[in-house]
Amino acid sequence: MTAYKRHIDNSAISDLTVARLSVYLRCMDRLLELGIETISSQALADRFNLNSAQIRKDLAYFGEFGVRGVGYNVRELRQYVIEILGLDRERRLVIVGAGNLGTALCHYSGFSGGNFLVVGILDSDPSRIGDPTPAGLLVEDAARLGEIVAQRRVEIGVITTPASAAQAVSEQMAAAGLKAILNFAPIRVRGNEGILVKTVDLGVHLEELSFHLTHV
Amino acid sequence: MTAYKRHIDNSAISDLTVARLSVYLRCMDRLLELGIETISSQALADRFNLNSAQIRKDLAYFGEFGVRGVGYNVRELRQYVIEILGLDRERRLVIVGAGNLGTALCHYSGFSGGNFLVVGILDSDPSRIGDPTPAGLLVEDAARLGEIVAQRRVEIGVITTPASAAQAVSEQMAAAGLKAILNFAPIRVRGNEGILVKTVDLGVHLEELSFHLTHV
DNA sequence: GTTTGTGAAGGCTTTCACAGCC
DNA sequence: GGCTGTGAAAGCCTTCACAAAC
Repeated sequence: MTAYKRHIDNSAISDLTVARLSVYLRCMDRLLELGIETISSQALADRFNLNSAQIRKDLAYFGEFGVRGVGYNVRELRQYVIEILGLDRERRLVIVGAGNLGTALCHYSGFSGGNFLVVGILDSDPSRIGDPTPAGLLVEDAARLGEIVAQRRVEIGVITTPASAAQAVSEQMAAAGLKAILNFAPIRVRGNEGILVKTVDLGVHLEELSFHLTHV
Repeated sequence: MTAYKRHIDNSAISDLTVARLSVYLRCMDRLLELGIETISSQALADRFNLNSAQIRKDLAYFGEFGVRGVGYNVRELRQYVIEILGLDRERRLVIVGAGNLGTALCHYSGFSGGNFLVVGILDSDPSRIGDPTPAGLLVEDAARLGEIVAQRRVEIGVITTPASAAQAVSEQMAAAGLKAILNFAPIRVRGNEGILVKTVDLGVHLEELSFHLTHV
């Protein structure tokens, strides 16, 4: 077990590797629940349908976390992955779009779990403002985005508006000083320099299933 | 404009290509809204931040839909993509897990839009059974899954339970005769021969953003 | 003995660039 | 003139296989 490389050439790490680190983190959680404290890359791969060389390679970008002849300490590795992903600090989110999806995400466990904290849910529809959400937040006016981002030190914006509003909301988010956007609207948001945008289109996944059902 | 290849070697088409077809479909919808009836792959690429050669190559797996020197007819291409993805027939879904996410997906537009139809939402918690959802469905007993799938001719199951229940639910779905599963539980569901499973872990996407925020 | 970390190989995906067609 | 469809090239990602470490 040696050093954890804190200074990573960000651009050298692929998104696929980063996504798998999240998966490995889920695996570590599960192993600890099962009382397993040490595991080899091969055993991890067998158990979760992964490839052992890929696990080792993904981790090796960030340091040498294993012991040859032994494997990885689950508890230690979990902590390293948390640090690598930046999950050891609080990340504040604001959701714009208080429809069903936005409201649901307010206390979706994958969001409120970890150190992600939803500190506001906004909508531009006056009839929705003031509505309570299951998580206990009240819906606020989307016009107050800039103010809310600054006062509550928000980093990440989540877009759950209809597609037609998403581009404008993303520009307001960039102007408000948010650093990253998770966009659930089925549209590719464009041209915001300096703000990181990730689009997740739930419909695409269903349509992929439809394709495979159609073509035997 | 020539033939649409109806008999596709399914295994030769990558998931990445299929996912992009969904994206192209969104683009066609948008272009028609804007009144654009013909577009070249280059113009499409410029407008939606795609690569023109990739668009042409993706489409060429399925037929020759363009006219050299002119481009693609938007309305026709849209219809071809709908047929390729199998979106021209009704696909019935059942959701298991009537928490916030499951309830929200009941009438999420990306789901209820197209020809996807949610025909049931189930939960194993007796206190939830009978609850109304925003879409007008009542929550039913998860024990009735097999019966509901058969009676209502359901093809696709959506898992929105906690991670701890997901494996068991996926096995019940396979036993009930469902052909595909969209799994939102943060766990990789294993070992169901003959049923197609796609896992979408919303937490992974947030953690990816966290990684990039952490490493400059 | 076992397992990691890693160069090399193999496979897959994207992009280039142009012949063929309008 | 313009644009598609596509082989070839480049780039990227995964997997193999083994030296180094325990």
